[in-house]
Amino acid sequence: MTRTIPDHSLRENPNDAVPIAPVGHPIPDIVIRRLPIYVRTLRSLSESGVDSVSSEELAEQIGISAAQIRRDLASFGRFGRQGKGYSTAEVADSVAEILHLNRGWDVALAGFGNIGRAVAHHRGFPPTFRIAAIFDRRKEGREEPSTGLHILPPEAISAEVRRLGIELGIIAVPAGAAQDVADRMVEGGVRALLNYAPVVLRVPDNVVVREVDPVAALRSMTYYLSPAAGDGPDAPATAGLRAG
Amino acid sequence: MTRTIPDHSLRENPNDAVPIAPVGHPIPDIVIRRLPIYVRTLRSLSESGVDSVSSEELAEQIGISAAQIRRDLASFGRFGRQGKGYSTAEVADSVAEILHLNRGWDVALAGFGNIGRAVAHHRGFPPTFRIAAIFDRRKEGREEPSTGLHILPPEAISAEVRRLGIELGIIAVPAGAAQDVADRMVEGGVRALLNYAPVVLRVPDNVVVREVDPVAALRSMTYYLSPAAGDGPDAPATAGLRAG
DNA sequence: CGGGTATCGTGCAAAATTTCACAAGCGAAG
DNA sequence: CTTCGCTTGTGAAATTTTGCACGATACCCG
Repeated sequence: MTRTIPDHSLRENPNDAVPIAPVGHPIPDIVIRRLPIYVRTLRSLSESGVDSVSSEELAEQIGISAAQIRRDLASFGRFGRQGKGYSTAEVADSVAEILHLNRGWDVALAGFGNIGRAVAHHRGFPPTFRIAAIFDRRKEGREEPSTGLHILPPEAISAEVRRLGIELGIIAVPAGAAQDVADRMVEGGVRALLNYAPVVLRVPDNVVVREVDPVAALRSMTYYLSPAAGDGPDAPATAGLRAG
Repeated sequence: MTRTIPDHSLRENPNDAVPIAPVGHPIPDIVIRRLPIYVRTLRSLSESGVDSVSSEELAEQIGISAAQIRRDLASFGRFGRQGKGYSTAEVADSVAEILHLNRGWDVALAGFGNIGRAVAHHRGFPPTFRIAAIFDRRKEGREEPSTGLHILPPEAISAEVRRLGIELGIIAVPAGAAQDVADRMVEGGVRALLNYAPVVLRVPDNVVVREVDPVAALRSMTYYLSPAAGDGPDAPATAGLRAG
């Protein structure tokens, strides 16, 4: 769940040629999962012409406490300037680099049904993520229109993924096929899986998995809603930023 | 984040007409978010002809510790039988009832682009969840093929959602429009939002939000991968069941 | 150039969550 | 009817995560 971080320090801080980077310190996964939100928000601010923000302002915008933001960022080095706040552009870039987003990533997509197609056409993936291979048993031989990629059968996953050096996989096949597909991807060298199938994947310890499960999310939210249709409002609870 | 639970006790335990249900005890949201996994897994087992499981077996299958499963379930009552384990069918039904899944839920869908369409055609939503209204500025006036629903403009959200008594909303519009759509839904009485847009929604305290953000998930996973393309394997970490 | 203000980074405390470990209960077997 | 083995439910401990509070420091303004 955590790992030792390499020296992803922030670049030149005025007086701090080598910022105190807590190298060798393991960062909890829960912190890592928040980093993309920081990147996204800081970039958005930067593009809006905002050059710097305080942790307080950022907190307001993201819905997390300011202390937590400060602590999260501080675990990678000294990103802020006292009295001033954080430089939106610089910190966005630095955190993106920590996440290894300063390069392109080829992704293997398994499943080209409703979900798989939506994923393939998703505008939010590029430029960092690029679908480089598509697999689907039923659509074998067809071509994906926009990229011209040949759709291959599941049996080809392992070899193709290895040939292309792909480390990221997206699983968008039916639940029954998900584990098999995951196994093939892992066998081919994939070390991170985004799983849309409603099953818990069993993978080796050195493979990361994130679940995308809208149905589970809906099913958990109904807990907070009135038990029966037509009922008046209850005394529900809130839920802040949590689930990814 | 938590709430007081009503008396969702388990039905007739042999000698325990009224199982000790910790009524009035607030259940952490993190527990609630795990419940759908239990329901899904137990149902799957039940359908496979497995009538009972121990917490240990369940843990193995789900990738959570047995103690945690026992504690999660025990927070709602006494679901297990010592020496025997949990009855798959019974506990699945009970937890489903706790989540208010023993009724149908109408859902409002905003956005009918790639994601919205995939959501609308998703086989996993029914029978519990039924898309009952669709909104999209650009597709106003058109009809959704399978259900015949008229697509309405965002301005109609509040009134239509109120008219239909809808409490659940799915936001699948571009980031820039998400907050506006969320506001309209909340104004119409929606109290739970599934958000596909890459922004943190600001909602009143009595509204629950869950984020579905595959891009953020990918961006967080790359942290654990080699920084540069073509590099050899690193010393990565694992990640168990966490993000939803 | 010096005082005042804002904001970070962080030790420490608190809260939340998970794990341990075991008494108690249930069912099966003899 | 008693014994034995398995598995729950749960206090208590451990661990993780968050929040508080404040010293330190950078910037701004006069």
